[in-house]
Amino acid sequence: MSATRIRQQNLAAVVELLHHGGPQARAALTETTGLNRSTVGDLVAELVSHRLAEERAPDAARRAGRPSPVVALTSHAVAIAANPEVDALTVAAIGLDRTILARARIVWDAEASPALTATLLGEQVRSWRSTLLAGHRLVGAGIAVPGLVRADDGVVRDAPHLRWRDVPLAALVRRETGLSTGVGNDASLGALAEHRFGAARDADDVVYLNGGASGIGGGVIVGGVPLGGAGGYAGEFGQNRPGIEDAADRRVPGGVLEDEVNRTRLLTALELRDADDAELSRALGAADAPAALEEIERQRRILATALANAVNVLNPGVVVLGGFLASLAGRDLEGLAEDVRAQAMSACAEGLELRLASLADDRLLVGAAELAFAPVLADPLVETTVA
Amino acid sequence: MSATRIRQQNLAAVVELLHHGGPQARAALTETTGLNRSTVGDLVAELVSHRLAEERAPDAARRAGRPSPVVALTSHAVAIAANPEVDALTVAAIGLDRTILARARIVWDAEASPALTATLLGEQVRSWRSTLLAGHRLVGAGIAVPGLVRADDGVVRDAPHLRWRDVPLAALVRRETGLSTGVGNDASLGALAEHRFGAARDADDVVYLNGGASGIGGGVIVGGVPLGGAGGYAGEFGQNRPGIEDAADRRVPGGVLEDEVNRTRLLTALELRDADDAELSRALGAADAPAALEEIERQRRILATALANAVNVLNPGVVVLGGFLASLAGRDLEGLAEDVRAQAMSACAEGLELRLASLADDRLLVGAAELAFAPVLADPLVETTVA
DNA sequence: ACCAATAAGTTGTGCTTCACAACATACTAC
DNA sequence: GTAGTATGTTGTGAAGCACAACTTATTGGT
Repeated sequence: MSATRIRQQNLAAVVELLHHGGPQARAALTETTGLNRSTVGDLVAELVSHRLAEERAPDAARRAGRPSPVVALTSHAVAIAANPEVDALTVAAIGLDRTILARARIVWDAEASPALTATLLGEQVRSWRSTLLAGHRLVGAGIAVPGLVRADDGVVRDAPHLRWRDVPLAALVRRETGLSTGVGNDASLGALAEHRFGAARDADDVVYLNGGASGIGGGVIVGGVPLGGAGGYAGEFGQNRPGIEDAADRRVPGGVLEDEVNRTRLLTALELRDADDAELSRALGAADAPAALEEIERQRRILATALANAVNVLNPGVVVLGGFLASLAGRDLEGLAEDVRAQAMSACAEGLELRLASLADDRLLVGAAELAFAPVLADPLVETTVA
Repeated sequence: MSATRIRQQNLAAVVELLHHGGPQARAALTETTGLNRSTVGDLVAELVSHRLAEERAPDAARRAGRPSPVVALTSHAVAIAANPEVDALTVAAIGLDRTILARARIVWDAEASPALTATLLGEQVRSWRSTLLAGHRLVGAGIAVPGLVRADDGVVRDAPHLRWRDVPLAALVRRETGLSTGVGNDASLGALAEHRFGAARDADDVVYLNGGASGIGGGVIVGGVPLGGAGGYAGEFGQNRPGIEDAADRRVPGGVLEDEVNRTRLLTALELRDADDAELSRALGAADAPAALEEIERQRRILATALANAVNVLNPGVVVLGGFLASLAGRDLEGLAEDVRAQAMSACAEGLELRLASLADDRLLVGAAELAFAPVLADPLVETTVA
């Protein structure tokens, strides 16, 4: 810890507070950082001079005393966020103030190859650079991939849905875009997004489970920090084997959670062919056929055990459910919470809250952008653009 | 981050390196901290002046250049570590250099009440203070309790073995000893000890499972930091419900891991009455009766599934097994590791190592002492003694 | 309309701590 | 014995923050 790093840390603390907590009075920053007024004033001035922040007229204060100017981050620093899926590549440009400056959905018919992904991203970035993003500063790219990702070098180990294996995606994208690029698992980035800006904003220990068409993904926040693990693969709840008390509840011998708690099975039981999550939620709410109700209850039983296992080990304050798991739980969220508490250690389940995910479609892009913003949040004055 | 805290952090970094890594050359400290030679020299001098460290003659170096003095922590700063069990209270005085200066085992016949525990601890501390520990500085007490402990205020929520419920143990001990006191779950502190000084010294992501007479306890290290969770109750693997593929393997309907993987069942199958872990290990190695072998294999199957679940979620680099689980696994550690890998996601299990716990009897006391040393490691010049 | 109270911005000084450079020291190897 | 090397030691300088004194802007009471 050298004398120069102290500045870096303090600037980072201010930027992080603004990024997480949104615009706020300079006096509030003084309060929460514990730094001196004069120091905070200086820090903010430096951020303003680098166009990372702005000072605005004070809010209509109802307090005595001199009003404190409101400090807000700008959208000058921009991250490129991307999310490749089977049918399309979604790209967005997101400012440090979390405004979405641009967004594109590029549908692909042919196979979604990593090279194509990188090329399309490169083109999109070039196009935006000269138009919408002229004058902005691109700080990096973040990509949310539905699959296993090695955190340190951004290699996609296995994304079955996309049929990618051992793809050095970060390197490919860096070459095409000239941006320093981070790659992460989609569910882990969803967890990060829900923690920072969504349903679990107030909790520092969070378990997030997302039910997708292809399986169940998860992410964990521990003490406010994303849980990575030794290789960065942590959070694979979908491959767990939870206890199934009644053998008749088992559908797949030797199967895992996502074989049993499964979107397709749910659709079949509801006699639906194709449905998005909103339709599925409606159908679940309206279901009354005995076979459908039985399947719903079966999946809820197994999910409750899986959640209880997670709660015993991680003792989260909040569990967030997204995708079809939100639909499944939404029928009776408190009832599911009770089932979880009944199977978890009482102390671990004390004060546990189950919540539905709240960030809708932007979740993955917001999470991916966080990946790109990480260096800026750690050291706001770094120059990150690579090429 | 103020100018005064920077000193604190640098001193803490040096003390932590020495505490973790043992005595080492001052030049090594310079290297790993990245600080300037002159700064490190100054930091060490300050630690020496506070009697926290000593400088010794350089090791017989076989390198060119001026030899660098070896810096070592002293035993001047001392923690009181305690571990109440059904039959006895174990107490030790442990130096910051991890030497065990004193140790006592106080057997109790009557019920082990929290008040008695505090009183006995107070007496022991007073007695040692005037004799063995004269001239030393007591920095605090740490207590490893077999049960659920609320981390922030040191209240024992439930220790079934001791029949303690909602006991404000930290407060009681603080009153009797005059020491600032931390309380933790025994398995969590065991995990911490194995991570810092034992079998998982080299790993930053660790799962530790300990098999005791009364159940299975666990602790998790994530990114080098103990996993606490929202209430500090994390790591209760024993209450999990792992999948049991063959219904015939289930012994307790609706039961949990520690009902199925269980020391008593193992002893029964081996036709042993009473045995310590060493005897149990021997018996397990020698077992050849079909019924015994079948029970051993049954428990190993269920344990493997439970470990695979943990590996999927936490992606640890090392899993450490202690107590009777070490005995159970020790028969064929690599075989068990294979079974775990077969059920976990391949990437999560990549490079996973299963190891046996290595700190023997001192593990819990060492872990408890770490609890007491935490304030010193965070701020070496702090004055911690309370009364 | 004015004045006290309050809260926060602004400015200048001083202290702490570290980095750096120049020099001194102790050891290896030839 | 001398060259080479790595490290300790000492003194100077700069960065960054705290603090105090002062200034500014608002509320609320008279």
